[in-house]
Amino acid sequence: MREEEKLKKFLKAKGLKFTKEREDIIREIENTEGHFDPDGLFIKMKNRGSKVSRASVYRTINLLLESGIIDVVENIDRHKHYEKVKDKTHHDHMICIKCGKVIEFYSPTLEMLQQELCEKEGFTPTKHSLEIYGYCKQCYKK
Amino acid sequence: MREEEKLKKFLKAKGLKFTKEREDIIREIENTEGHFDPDGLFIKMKNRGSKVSRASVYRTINLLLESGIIDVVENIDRHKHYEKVKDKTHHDHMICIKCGKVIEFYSPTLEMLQQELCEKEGFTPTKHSLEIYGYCKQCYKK
DNA sequence: TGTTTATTGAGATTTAGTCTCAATTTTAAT
DNA sequence: ATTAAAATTGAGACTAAATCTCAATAAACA
Repeated sequence: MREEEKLKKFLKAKGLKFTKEREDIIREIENTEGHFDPDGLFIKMKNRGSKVSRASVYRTINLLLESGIIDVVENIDRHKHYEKVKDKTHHDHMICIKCGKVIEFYSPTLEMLQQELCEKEGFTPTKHSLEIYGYCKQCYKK
Repeated sequence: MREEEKLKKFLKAKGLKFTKEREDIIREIENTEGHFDPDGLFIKMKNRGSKVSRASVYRTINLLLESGIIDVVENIDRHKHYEKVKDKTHHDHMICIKCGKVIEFYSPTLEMLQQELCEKEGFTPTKHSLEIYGYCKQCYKK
């Protein structure tokens, strides 16, 4: 099901309304790849001519969170980043603890090694989550 | 090793100073059970007569985070809570999604590989968290 | 179509956390 | 012990993500 349909269903179940603004926002998110943050989304929409307000973007994002359509990726420096739940095809994260930058990476070697480690323990993996915290190139210099 | 010693070691390695204020703060944390938040810690210290400033409490907590002496427990309502990191050596987790069993494991190869991946991205890691979800031997049979 | 109720925008507000900077303290070398 | 260099401190100003206010507006549904 498309995100828009999921949202409509959720709103109806809660007696809330599917407004032009919410439609605008959910569509923007549907067309967004990877991570996003509320303010960035707002700026992007504003630049492309949308009249939606910052308050509505924040309010709608909270509804999307509540309905499970999006999820928090990271919460650093009081700055939240989100991603669509269906976007959770596998990748791992390096997260800068200074600026909040998120580097996504994928390593087949790492995947294979984990597989081996699991076999050694008689464990059958279905998914995993690796988050490496530290400093990105720019922040480490300072 | 006591938290205070770990902090001294960390500061020395970074060319930073072990001040009266930092000593005061780390001792307060050593005597704190469970989780704490910066502002609460500051109030508690102030009430017992400490002259340490709110800014120093926040600054020291960031150093303790960076050094791995404490860790973020929860981040709710833009309000961070911390706790002392248990005196365990680093390990990762395999978690059974059927029975909840947690297998702790440690792989030097995995640690090295992560280091390499970080270098490739110009990233300087401070800590990481790997959690593999799946089925343990007993649960997989069924 | 009309009535009810949720939602909106603009900007004010909140507040955890950070920054400024002159004065002070630590550290290490002498 | 003295001293020089560098880090740290406190007080309060400042920042910025997120929330709130409230009159005007729009969705939902009979």
